[in-house]
Amino acid sequence: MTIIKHTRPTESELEILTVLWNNDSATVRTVHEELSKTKASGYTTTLKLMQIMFEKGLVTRDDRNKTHIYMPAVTREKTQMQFLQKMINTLFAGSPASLVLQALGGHAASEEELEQIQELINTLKNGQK
Amino acid sequence: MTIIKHTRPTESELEILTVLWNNDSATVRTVHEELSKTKASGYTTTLKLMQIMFEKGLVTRDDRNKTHIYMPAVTREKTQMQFLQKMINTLFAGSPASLVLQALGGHAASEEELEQIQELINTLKNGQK
DNA sequence: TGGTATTTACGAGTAATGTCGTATATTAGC
DNA sequence: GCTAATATACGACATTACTCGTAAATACCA
Repeated sequence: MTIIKHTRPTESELEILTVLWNNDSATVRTVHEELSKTKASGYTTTLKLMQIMFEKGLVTRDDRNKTHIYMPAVTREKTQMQFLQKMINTLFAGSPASLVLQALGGHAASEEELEQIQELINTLKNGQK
Repeated sequence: MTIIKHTRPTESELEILTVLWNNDSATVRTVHEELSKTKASGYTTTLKLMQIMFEKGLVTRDDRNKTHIYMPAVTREKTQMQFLQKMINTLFAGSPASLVLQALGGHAASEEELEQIQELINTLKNGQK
């Protein structure tokens, strides 16, 4: 029996997942070429990582053909929430609003984005009444 | 010469930093007791971690007395920004607004907090003009 | 002052992450 | 059918994060 301690993807695993999310599915070759644009590492390294991710259940794969096709087993949104949650708990004293304020204050957002956020806030406020 | 590769605190280091931030400064004993409330590990483990953090430059210490007094060498805000930046880049395709929307949508915020955020947005919008 | 408790220093072991080399299998083209 | 290219499997190793035990130094107190 294999015990899985924590399911949160590592940094490298996130990079791989991002490629899979953007392409719906991909071969090791495709993922590797994509990563090579910004990072230098061998093909077998990417392969090994994706095999480990398969064992962890982070990805699934179609191995009916010699060249396996990998698919994400976790959604982008779920993973985002997972990391946000962790971050809020460890670094923002459990306050999501504190995180939002910090993010808004530190990073310039376009007017369009600000409108979008404002809209969501209005929706949330109405929903609470 | 010791080369420091990445200064981002680990999970355990964040827990320790949080205690230091909340108390301005603290002894190993104090930090350990605080962590023990939510986590089981030996005193020397906490000690060792704090010694490593000292070597990394994450904390400073007053060792004029036998019992050393530790102080954070990085601010909470700076660390928050560091992690937010990393997260936006790896998981939110470089879009801070996307992170904010996700955080707001997933976590219920109080009306008061929403007002606060709204106020900040208004300030930002005016500043842009 | 002598013994007990507390503290630091340090070495060592474990597990996870990321790295790759090599062996083996499969496919495709000549 | 044979050779070259491509893919997977697998083992090994370095590094980092934790983990703790033990020894040595220091402080406290009866």
